[in-house]
Amino acid sequence: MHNPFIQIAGSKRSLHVQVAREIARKILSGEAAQNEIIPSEMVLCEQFSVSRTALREAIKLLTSKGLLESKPKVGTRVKSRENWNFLDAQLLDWVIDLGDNEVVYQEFLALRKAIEPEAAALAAKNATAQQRILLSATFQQMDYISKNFDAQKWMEVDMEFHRLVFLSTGNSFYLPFANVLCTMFRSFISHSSEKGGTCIGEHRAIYSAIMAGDADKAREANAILLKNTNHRLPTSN
Amino acid sequence: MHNPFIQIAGSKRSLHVQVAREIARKILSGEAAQNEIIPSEMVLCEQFSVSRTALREAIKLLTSKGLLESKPKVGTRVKSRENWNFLDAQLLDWVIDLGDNEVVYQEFLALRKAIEPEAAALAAKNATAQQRILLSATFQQMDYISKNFDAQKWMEVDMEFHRLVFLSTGNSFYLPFANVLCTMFRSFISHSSEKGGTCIGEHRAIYSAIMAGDADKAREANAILLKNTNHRLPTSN
DNA sequence: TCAAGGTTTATTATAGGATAAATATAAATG
DNA sequence: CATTTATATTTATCCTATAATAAACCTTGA
Repeated sequence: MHNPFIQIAGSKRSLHVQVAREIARKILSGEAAQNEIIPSEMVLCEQFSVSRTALREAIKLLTSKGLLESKPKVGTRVKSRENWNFLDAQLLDWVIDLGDNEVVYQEFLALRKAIEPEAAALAAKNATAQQRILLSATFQQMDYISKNFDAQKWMEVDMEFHRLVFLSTGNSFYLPFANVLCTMFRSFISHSSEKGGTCIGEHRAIYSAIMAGDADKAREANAILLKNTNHRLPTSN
Repeated sequence: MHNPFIQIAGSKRSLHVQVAREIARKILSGEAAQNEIIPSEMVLCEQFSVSRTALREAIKLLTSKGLLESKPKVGTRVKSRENWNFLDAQLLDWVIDLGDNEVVYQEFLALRKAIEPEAAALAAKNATAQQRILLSATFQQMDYISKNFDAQKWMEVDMEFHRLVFLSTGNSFYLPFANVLCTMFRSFISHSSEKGGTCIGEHRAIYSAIMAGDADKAREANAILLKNTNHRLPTSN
C-alpha cells in the first residue's frame, strides 16, 4: 500500500521520517519555493500513499526545524531560509544528501574556526574530572592510531576528540555542536583527517593545554589546527 | 474537556505545543530524569486530558529537538542532555521559562564572544547589496535612538542590527544564531543595551567595517563591543 | 458605490478507535 | 546451556468524524 520508492529511499526509518525527508529534500533543493503554500494534507497523503497521521507527523517534524508553518484554512507554507535550523543534525543530514557539498564543507569550516578555539578554551577551564579522563583516553588512542595509521579509525577517534571538547565546555549552547560535528565528520570521511596526515602534534597541543587548564593556550592550539585543515574537497577519483 | 491548567498556561498555542511545553519543562528542570522512561501514551493522555493524536504530536516535537526517543514495546525515553538542541529557539524559550537565567545569560555571552566577531567578519566579506542597505537603514535608526534614547526601541534596533549581521554572513550555519539571538534579546530586555548605555560608537565601528568590506576590522570591532557588554544580570528591584 | 457584518467554505486541529509492527521478556526446545 | 519460539506490551500507522480557524464571499443598509 505504501509508496515503494519511499520504502527504498528511507530504508529503516519510521514512515513519517521518510515522508519528512522527502518533503525536506524538495524544500532544501528549492523545488518547493520559499513562502510557497504546499499542497493540502489530502493531496500529499495521496502523493505519498500514507495516512494523514503519518503525513501530519512529517509536517510537524519539519515545522519543528523551521521549514514549514501550518494554519487552518490557509495551508502549510514553506518558511524562508533564515528560519531553517542548520544546526540540527537531522536537517544537516538532509542537506548533505542533496550532494553538492563543497559549499557545505567550506561553511562548516568557517563555523569551526569561530567556535572550536573558544570551545577548547572553555573546556580547559570547565572540564570535569571525568571528562578529562575521557579526553585523556581518547588522545591516547589518537596517538596510537597516528603511529599505526588507519584512515577510518583515525576519523572516528578524531571526531570523538573534538566531540569531547564541545561536551567539556560546561556551556549548554556548545553542546549541539558535538552532534553537528559528528554528522559532518561521518559524511566527509575523506576530510576528517587534516592536511599532511593526522596532525597529532597540533592535537597534542590542544589536549595538553586543556588538561593543564590553560584556556589561552588551548584556544591558540585549536586555531592553529584549523589553519592547517584542508580547504578543498578532493575530486572524487 | 481539556485540562484547564494547560489552556491557561499555553494561552494561544496549539494543543500539542502546550503539551510539549509542559513535558519539556519537566525534562529541562530535571523533574524527569535523563534516560528515564516516561509514562506510556495512554497514561499521559489521561494526565493531560488530551487525545492520543495531540499527545503523540507533542512527543514528536520533543523528539525532533533531541529531548525524547520512542520505541515500540520499550516506551519513550528522556535523552541525555548532550542531545538537547539548545540552539533551537523554541527549546531556548522553554529553558528561559524555567527562570534561574543568570547562568543561561552567561553561557549565551560566551557563545556570542566566539561566534559574533567571526560573523561580522564574514558579513564584511559576503553581505549582499540588499543586506548592506538593510544594515545601513538599521544603523541609522540606532544612531537616532541613541540620541533620543528609549530603552525598548533601542533593544529592538540593537537586536535587529546583530540579527542582520548573522543573516549577512552568507553561511548557512550562522543563520540559526539570528533567531537564537532574538529569543535571548527579547527575554532579557534589561540586558540588551550594553554597559554605559547604547555603545553607539562600538556599533558604528562594526557597521563601518562591514560596509567597507574590512573583515579583520569588523571582527575586531565586534570583539570590543562584547568586551564592554554587561557580565551580570541586574538584581530585579 | 461602498463599508460593516454575517455566511459560506476550505483547510488544518483534535478526537477516538482499530489494526499493525516492533521488541523485551518469558517459555519452550534441542 | 544456547537458541528458538511464543507472548505481551508499547509505539506506529491507518481511518473516520468533528471542531476550530480564517479567508473569501455574500448580504444589507446608507
